Amino acid sequence: MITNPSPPKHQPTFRRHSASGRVKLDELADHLGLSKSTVSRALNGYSDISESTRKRVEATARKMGYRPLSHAQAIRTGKVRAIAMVVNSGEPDRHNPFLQDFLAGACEAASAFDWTMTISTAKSEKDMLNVLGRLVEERKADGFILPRTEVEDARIEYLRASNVPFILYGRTGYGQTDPDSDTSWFDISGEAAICSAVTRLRAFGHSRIGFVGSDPKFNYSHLRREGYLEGLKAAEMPVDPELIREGARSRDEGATQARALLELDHPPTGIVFATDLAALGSYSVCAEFGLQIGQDVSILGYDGIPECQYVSPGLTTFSVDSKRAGERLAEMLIRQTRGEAPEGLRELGQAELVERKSDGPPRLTPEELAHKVTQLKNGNRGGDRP
Amino acid sequence: MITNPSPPKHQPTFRRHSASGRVKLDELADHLGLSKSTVSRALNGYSDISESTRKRVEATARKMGYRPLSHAQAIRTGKVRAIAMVVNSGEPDRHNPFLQDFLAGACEAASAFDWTMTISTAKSEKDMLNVLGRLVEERKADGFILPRTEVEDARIEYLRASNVPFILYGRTGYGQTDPDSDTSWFDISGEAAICSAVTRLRAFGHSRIGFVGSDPKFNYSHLRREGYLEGLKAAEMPVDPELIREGARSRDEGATQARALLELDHPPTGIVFATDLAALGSYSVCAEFGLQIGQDVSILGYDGIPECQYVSPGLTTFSVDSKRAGERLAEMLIRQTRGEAPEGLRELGQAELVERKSDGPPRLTPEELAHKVTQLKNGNRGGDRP
DNA sequence: TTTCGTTCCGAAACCGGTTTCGGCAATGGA
DNA sequence: TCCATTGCCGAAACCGGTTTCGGAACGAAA
Repeated sequence: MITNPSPPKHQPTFRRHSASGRVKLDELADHLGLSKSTVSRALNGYSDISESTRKRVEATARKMGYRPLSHAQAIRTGKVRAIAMVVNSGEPDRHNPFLQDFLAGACEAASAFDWTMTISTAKSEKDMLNVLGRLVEERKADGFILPRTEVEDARIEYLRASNVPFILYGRTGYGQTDPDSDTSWFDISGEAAICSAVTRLRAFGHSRIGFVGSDPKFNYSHLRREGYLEGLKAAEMPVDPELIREGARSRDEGATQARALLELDHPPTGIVFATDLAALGSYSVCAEFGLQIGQDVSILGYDGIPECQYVSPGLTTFSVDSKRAGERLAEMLIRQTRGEAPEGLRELGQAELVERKSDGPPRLTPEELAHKVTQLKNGNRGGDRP
Repeated sequence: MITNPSPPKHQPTFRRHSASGRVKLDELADHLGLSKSTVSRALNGYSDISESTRKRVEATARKMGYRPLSHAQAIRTGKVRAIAMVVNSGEPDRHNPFLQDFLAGACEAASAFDWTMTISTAKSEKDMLNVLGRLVEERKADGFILPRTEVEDARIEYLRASNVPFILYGRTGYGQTDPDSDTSWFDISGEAAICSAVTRLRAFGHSRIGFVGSDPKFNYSHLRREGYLEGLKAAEMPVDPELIREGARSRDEGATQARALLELDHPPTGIVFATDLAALGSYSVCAEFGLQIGQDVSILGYDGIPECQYVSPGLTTFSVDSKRAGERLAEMLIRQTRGEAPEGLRELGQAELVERKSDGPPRLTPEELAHKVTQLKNGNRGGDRP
């Protein structure tokens, strides 16, 4: 004591940290010798705070490790600095390996704005609206990401009526530019990918190309079918309704549709699938028919699920960058909640072709293929052990 | 005016819904003719509110669709009614198809308590602590689920020091009962599963059984290795260090370790893998060596990833119910944040054996297997096109 | 009738921030 | 010199709930 010549005077209630361990605004304020309203405005960039004061406040806040409680801010501002997404856990293809990538992208983007992400799941269509409703009513998020947009989407109606910001991962209404609609979205152009798949098969020399679509309730299913039709047109090939199948939501349903196509009198030598999962379903059918994928029949998928590279032969597919989708969606949604017009927040990305061994020049004509299929079917029927 | 004989008297500020559209506590209160403190206490089950009033309040609240804002409550109570989890997005086996199931379970359990779930991702070990720190400091959650516990886990140290409730998906310290530790956890007994895998192979008649572990930094890797040793002991088989491999984090690394085992002078005729992914890696090696899985060599996995049923032959594995894990973890964590002692919140579940075609009685002795491997290797080396 | 203890509710403080409003001092112009 | 701005900050209200505290009303005991 004696050795200290200048004991600090006027050190009023020097409780740097309160009992809770957190530094709160009051403490930061009287540590700075300012009022808490001044500190708050300094931190929030109000123009009526001098530049020097602002710097000092910011520096001290950082030094003391001050972090506002987001829910304390929310009570006055009405914004919780969080975005939410509710995923459907009841889908047949629910084992989506991309969820983690998608969340990684969305969370990283949100973190960059100092926002967080809350997530929930719904068991059914009806449950979806309940879950969404609870999140909205309790104001758990300032905006929503809506994955897997449907042609008729109840979520959109609800959120629009509730006047809550949201962004679509996908488009609605088959993707027609909907000028009076005020929704923002991000999507990957599945139609462009499928179109180029057809072009690619045509370039290989295929003359009959089939298409297996996905669940028609999802908007992307229609877009990809249109991409197929577009591809045929570009290649100046005729449209044969026989070659268009729908509703392959799962691997097994993909197998069913592939079988139907291959058992045609005039089967396609190349098949484009709307999803990888459905495309992988065709592998078992081809094995059953003794058809060599990539030679007897060419298969193309879409999504880029990891399994594609481990099947034999590897599945050529259009890979979607889910992480980037999450990033873009989160960023655009946050910007929307900050006041940007939804009309300006729309982006269309492209899937990336990953060439593997499941497609190539046709070894057989459709007639030869048909012959081989019926022959092998009869052969298998004759004796179980060839 | 005149025609109305009894104008409603005393109808003070009958603004059922304020401008915001939400019903707030004040409005509910003066709709009931009560003070907002009474209404609040009635809704929160205080004992100094008469039963009849409580009923009336609850009924009216439901009728008017009143929902308290969780962040408005949080400011006073300090509880945000949310749990959080941060997943590591930088792992080699990050394409975890179970995340969705896990989240579904956790979200459903949380919803049942009227809680929500916030999620975040971390790119690296260091980032993990940053992300966790931000969530803690902003008080975005009342408790944390820590997936994939490591032998030395920095997250645990941090949260313990911060005095924030958390629960482990997994155990620590190799799983020794750690009596003075006060952590709660839920886990699936990988050791019991692997042990029974050894027993199963022994019953098939295998005399040499190998084990391929996972990343030693994760606690489960050690537990499963101990399960393997336990299984050998139960079957009264000797421990051969040659048959124990470690560090197969991915499919490719699984392949590497499988190759090492099969190229032994005394190779195992059955191999138990700590993860399905690693086990699937062995398929390509067996194909390369011309070995028929399920006959020449038996393979057993663990996890129950969907791909197991689509490879040929189907992989016998121990399936983990991720959804249930999420449910249990969320529920136990919430109970912990409500004051229950962590010591009482521990649960060990069992994995379920799913029998497929990748294991069975050994067709070859280890010597014959070794012979076949070297023969085929030389054969392949002699000419690329057999 | 008085006193005491319950039962039940309202007034007001409180949580940790944000935002409005007004005032002081310095500045500029007349 | 005086008045009107302007720049900068503090006091206080406010957000929507929760919790403390005190007191009115009532019945039972004295």
